[in-house]
Amino acid sequence: MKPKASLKMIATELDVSVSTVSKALKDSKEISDSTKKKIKAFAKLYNYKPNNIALSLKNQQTNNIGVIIPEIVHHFFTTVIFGIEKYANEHGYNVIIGLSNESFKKEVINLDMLANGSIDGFILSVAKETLFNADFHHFEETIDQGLPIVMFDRVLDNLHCDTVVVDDVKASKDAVRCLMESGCKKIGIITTEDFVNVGKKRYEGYKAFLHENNLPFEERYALKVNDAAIGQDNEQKLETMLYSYFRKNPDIDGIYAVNEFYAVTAMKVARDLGYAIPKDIQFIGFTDGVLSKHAYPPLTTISQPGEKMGEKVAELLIRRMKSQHKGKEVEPTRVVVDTKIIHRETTKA
Amino acid sequence: MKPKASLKMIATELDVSVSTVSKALKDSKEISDSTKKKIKAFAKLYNYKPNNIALSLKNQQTNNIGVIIPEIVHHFFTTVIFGIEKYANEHGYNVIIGLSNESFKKEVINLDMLANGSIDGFILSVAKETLFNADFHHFEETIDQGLPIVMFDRVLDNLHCDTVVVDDVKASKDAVRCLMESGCKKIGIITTEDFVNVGKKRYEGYKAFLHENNLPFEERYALKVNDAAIGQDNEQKLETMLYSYFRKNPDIDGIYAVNEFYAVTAMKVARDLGYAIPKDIQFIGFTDGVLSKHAYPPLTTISQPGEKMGEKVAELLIRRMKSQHKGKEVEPTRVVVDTKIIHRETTKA
DNA sequence: AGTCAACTCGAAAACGATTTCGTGTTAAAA
DNA sequence: TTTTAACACGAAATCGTTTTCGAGTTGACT
Repeated sequence: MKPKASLKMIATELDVSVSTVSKALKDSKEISDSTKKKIKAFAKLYNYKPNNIALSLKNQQTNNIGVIIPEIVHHFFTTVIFGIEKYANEHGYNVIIGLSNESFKKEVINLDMLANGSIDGFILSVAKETLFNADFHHFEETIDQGLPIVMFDRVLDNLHCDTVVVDDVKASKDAVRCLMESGCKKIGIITTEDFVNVGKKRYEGYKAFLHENNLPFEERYALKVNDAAIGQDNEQKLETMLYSYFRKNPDIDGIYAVNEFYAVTAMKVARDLGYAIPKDIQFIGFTDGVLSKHAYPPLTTISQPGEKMGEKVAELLIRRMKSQHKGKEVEPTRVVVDTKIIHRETTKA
Repeated sequence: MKPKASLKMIATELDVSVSTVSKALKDSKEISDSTKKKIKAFAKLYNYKPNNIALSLKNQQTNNIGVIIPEIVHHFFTTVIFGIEKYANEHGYNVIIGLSNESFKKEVINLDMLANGSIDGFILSVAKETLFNADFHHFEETIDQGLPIVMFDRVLDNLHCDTVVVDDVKASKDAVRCLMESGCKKIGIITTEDFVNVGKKRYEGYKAFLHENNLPFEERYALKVNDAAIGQDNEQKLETMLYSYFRKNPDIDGIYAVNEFYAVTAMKVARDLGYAIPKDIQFIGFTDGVLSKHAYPPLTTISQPGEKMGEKVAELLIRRMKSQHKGKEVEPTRVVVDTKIIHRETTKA
């Protein structure tokens, strides 16, 4: 194990001062060519790399971005991370991942663990429990401490931070329109409970479209899943909910599900109940992931551009950090990215 | 925006010395109760948190773990990250993610970006291109610099580092046995090219089992996919390869695929070609993910315990870092975790 | 009254790097 | 010969924290 090289080590070894070494390595013209050569050669030999921690302390910036997301085993979030990491790396930043597991407490802990100098800014998507509690003081505090936050997907308004979202209402209308144009007369929705704001908005878009187009709506058409209790792990409960849903709504011929997991699970139950897809009942899901692509039949979905969202959110954060460093204060930006429909085989049109 | 609190700031404000503040906050008995109270109250008011960067510099340890993986939009890797993050967080460590995207160059860059003081140790799974190049000097160098590495899944032998793997040969034999016991007579394999060492080992297990059980084997039974060219994105090529594979091997009645992506794609092609699953042809995949669970029909798979592997790999790294900090040198450990078969509907038995 | 311990606290070094501001040497200009 | 500028380098502060060591004050005990 080699001794790790530092400026001091090089300095004593070469019998010059630390400042000389530092300057030589940065090609300062204060230093003569001969000593520069000597120092550089020695540094290369010992594979010297400036210590990042020391630099962070000196410069008061770490070049680290903290990303806190509700789940990691999740197609959409990983595509976003992919975009973030790509943009961040290209701009000299590292990405530290924190997982809230949809828990308020873990979200707070993660924020605290990182908000003590480890990072220069946060990117995050709010945990469901936090949305449910409607307690956002931890966000306000970290912003108040001078750490910028950029939120995506599950964002909060009324917070001094940039956001990157899709237009959930519009995308929902598109989805339901797709179903309508494929011949559906009675369209149901599988969504989350209202405290999940994206679920709520998608539900609103759904209802609005039905109303605008004189399509029938009844409360029983909507299944609001409380997956605080469920989660991907015990899909058993979800299935039983779906069985009773289909029995209550034998007349439904189109289903809009606010995520692909709900969609494929609903399809499974429907097939079990004897429905043919898309002949008897058609499906469209939100968020295009592996599930949709490889479902049977392949699921028509609203595609959210996760990677692009990731890049955008990283760009916003880095921009904000830069300008904050210069003392400028930028007004919060809201970026809305476009969704598009991917037509596959669960819809006729 | 509040001024960020530091020891110095508290000290000048309260007209005591920095050392007094530091000690008071740590409840040192050197400090009188009255000043302790005063200082603590002030610190709380200003929400003082010790600056992690300064601590890292002082203690020569960052409490950060660097994780470098080939892909993030990937079920298995994310489950591993989940396990890592869980264990790391419980033990006071943060996780920095680096993505190699299967590229040698990006792997080296990521290693370099982090190996300059940002982290205390690495967890990684080797990029395919690196395996192909068979150039591992960057790993050797970082280990030589005193940064411990723990590898999982795609690991390297002959490197001074701990590893966490599954017994690919044994798992493969189990898989083929499952097919055999379900009545398959001619069993094919969809695998990677040999430079991907796990692919190679799984292929070896497959051949060994056939041989041990007097089952037929011919070269044409094996499709070795070079997905340096393919990747999840253009599955088009994979499909064409599969079409020609099935046409060359009309007699095959069982297929073992070394990952779930190959498996479901093969199933899709097979269905297209008129095979009924599992009546005409049976399938088993490696690595249980969302794809397998929601494929049609649901895919029988070998399940790798990603989360457990993540926890284990984090445990090994933290143990190694601790003992290295104490100056002890531990011998490399190799942990083999068990796989198990999850019987679903692509096999008869 | 003198000694000594117990209490409180502060000064300073250390981690590794950057940067400002000297300072001494040399060579050119007056 | 003296002034001055260019050149080459070093000392020291700084970032925020911890920790060792020393020092001053107080009280008790001989």
